[in-house]
Amino acid sequence: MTGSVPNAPRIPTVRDVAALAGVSPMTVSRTMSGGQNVSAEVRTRVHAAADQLGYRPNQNARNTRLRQPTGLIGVAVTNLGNPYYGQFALGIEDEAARHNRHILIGNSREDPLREAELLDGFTGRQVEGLIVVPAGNGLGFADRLGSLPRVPLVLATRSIEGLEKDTVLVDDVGGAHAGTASLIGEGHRRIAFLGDVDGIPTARRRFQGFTEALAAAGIPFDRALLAPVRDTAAASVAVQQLLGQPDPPTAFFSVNNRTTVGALRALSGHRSTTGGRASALASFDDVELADLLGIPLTVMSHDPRALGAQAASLLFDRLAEDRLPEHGPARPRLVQMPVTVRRYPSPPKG
Amino acid sequence: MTGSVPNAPRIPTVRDVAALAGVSPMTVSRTMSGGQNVSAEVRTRVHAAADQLGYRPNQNARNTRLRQPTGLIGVAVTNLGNPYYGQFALGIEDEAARHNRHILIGNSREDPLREAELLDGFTGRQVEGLIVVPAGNGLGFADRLGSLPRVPLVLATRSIEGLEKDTVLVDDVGGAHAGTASLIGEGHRRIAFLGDVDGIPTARRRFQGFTEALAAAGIPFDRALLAPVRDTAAASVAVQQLLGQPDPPTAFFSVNNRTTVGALRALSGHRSTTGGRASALASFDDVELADLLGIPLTVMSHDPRALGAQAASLLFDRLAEDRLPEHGPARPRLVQMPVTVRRYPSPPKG
DNA sequence: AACAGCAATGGTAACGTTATCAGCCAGAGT
DNA sequence: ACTCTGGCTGATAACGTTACCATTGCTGTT
Repeated sequence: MTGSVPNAPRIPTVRDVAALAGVSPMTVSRTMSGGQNVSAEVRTRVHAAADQLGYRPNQNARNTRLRQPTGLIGVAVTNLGNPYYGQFALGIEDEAARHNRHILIGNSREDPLREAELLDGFTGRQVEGLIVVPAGNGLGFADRLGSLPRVPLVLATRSIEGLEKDTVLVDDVGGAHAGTASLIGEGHRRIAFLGDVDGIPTARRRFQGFTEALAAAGIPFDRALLAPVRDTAAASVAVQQLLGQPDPPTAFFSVNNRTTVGALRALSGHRSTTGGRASALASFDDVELADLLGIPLTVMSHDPRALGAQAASLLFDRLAEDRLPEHGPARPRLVQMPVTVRRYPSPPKG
Repeated sequence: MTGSVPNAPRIPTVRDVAALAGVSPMTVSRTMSGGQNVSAEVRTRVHAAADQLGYRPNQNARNTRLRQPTGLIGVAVTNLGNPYYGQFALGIEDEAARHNRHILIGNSREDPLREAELLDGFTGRQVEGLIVVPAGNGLGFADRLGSLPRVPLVLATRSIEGLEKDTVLVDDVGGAHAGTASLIGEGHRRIAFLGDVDGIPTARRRFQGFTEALAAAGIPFDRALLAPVRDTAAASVAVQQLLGQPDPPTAFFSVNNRTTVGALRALSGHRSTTGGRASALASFDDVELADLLGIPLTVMSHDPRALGAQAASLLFDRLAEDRLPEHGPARPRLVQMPVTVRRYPSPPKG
């Protein structure tokens, strides 16, 4: 890791361009950054030399000299392969592009160690700010954060208890409540919950909304209907098992798009083998094509791209404020993104 | 954009740590990078001071001084919101993490101007290499490339005619040929093609495989069955129109996951309203849940994550080679990722 | 006792960039 | 002829870092 590259072709610098154009490095610098106070003749000569050598100003050296921010934003997500976080990253990228910033992205794989590595790397590269989806349950995050530098940090999707930072969440509790209420309104009483409630905080919040809706309707929750699954395959197996029980649930609440896909596979298979009345499914997160399967489906839908854009927006607000701290730092902000409940097939009008 | 930040809290440097620990900056530097030849007593004092100030070595300054590479890889994709490119990015990230690199990611939105901006920004930030999915049809890319620096470049998913660079492609022609042959084997003769053949090169290559398979079976292609669609909504409309024709196609070839989703919506709706025999669909790219819809489906499947990993792998090979150019630069490599054809429901055994 | 060898530490300079200041020269105003 | 202005150019130093060399003081050998 240490030591310079022996045979790498040298990248041209201001000095190389200056020598070729027959001027001083200073004149090259001036020409490259606007060309104020440079004669037209010299300007063209410098540009020609720069083009010939393929010269690009070294932004890193530039930032060092100017004590300027780097224009970099660090983003750490838990699973880049999940389409959800693709949309999320897209929202951030849009907003970052608008503010003329680039994004450094990293995948923590829900691993706090990898997350710490990432944040270390980001800060070492002098990012101006961080947007983080905390890995796992976020335990210990605040401790690790203690050693982070003072760049602005926005938490997305998951909050950290006791950590006062700008945060963007989905209205998990309200959305889950509304979705569950919709199932109850259709007459369901035995509703299973698919999701690992002890894992990530998001699942816990959705479970909270779920139980609140049950309680509001006076329905006790049978703990036997709680399936602590975390991925597609496990969700599929759990649904099959639950349907095989003596007193099976008539509906399922699925905690995210991964478990929903698993549940849909199981329900689809079950319907075709038994021919019985299809069990209903309520899904937190949209899943493409799910509405075509003929399974009674309630979707608690939200927009990950908007969430990403919102997170970036909070971050840039904070950066702007740091530049003009007239009133001292503002208190951390918490934004909840709205959740919409939809029903497939659409309920009859009236 | 120019000018330093007035009120930003100063970020601690080696000098600050040195002053606090009562040693020279040099000793701090040594301590932070391994601690060779530093007494245990001083080492602990320096670490304490660094922790107290929240000091992080400035990687940018470090790289400048060491003439070391930055550990950054630039990645430009055309649509970060497409789950396909999420998986692709994941593959790159995996491989980059293995090589201890970070990735700068940008979304070109199929816009060559934005793409050029991105690549400029990346190279200005001294990335060690670039992985690019060329925007649009790639026309003019080589010209823009002329002004790029000499860092290694890997093209992914789409190649640029006349540009000799490391490239990773999907076996579009072979895959499309095999998928089409599968439809023909099931007895289909009138097969529509959903995809904009004049747009991105990938679509053109898949169309080539499609027509080759038809030709091999002695089936002429009716140009009326070519629907130049680029997104989900347009694909859906096109399928409806084609099915409404006097002599409708019995099968559809869909050029990518976006058009497949549109086609599935249309076919699903058509089947439920007419009750007739369902038209078959061959889809280039996997689509989650598509196999559950009860529509005869042939999938030409490939692994975007593996593709990303392969692209990154080529890049790191090239970087390693640049370090030890014993035999001069190797010729550009072209890797074709394999395509697997699957049938849903599975064909009977035997 | 003299000296080599080595560990620990610091001074200096350089990476590529640009802010700052100083110098030069042409043309305008007196 | 003289300053004065303002456009153009370059020398110097500094951003935060570390390679390189010099210096100090210690141990172990002869």
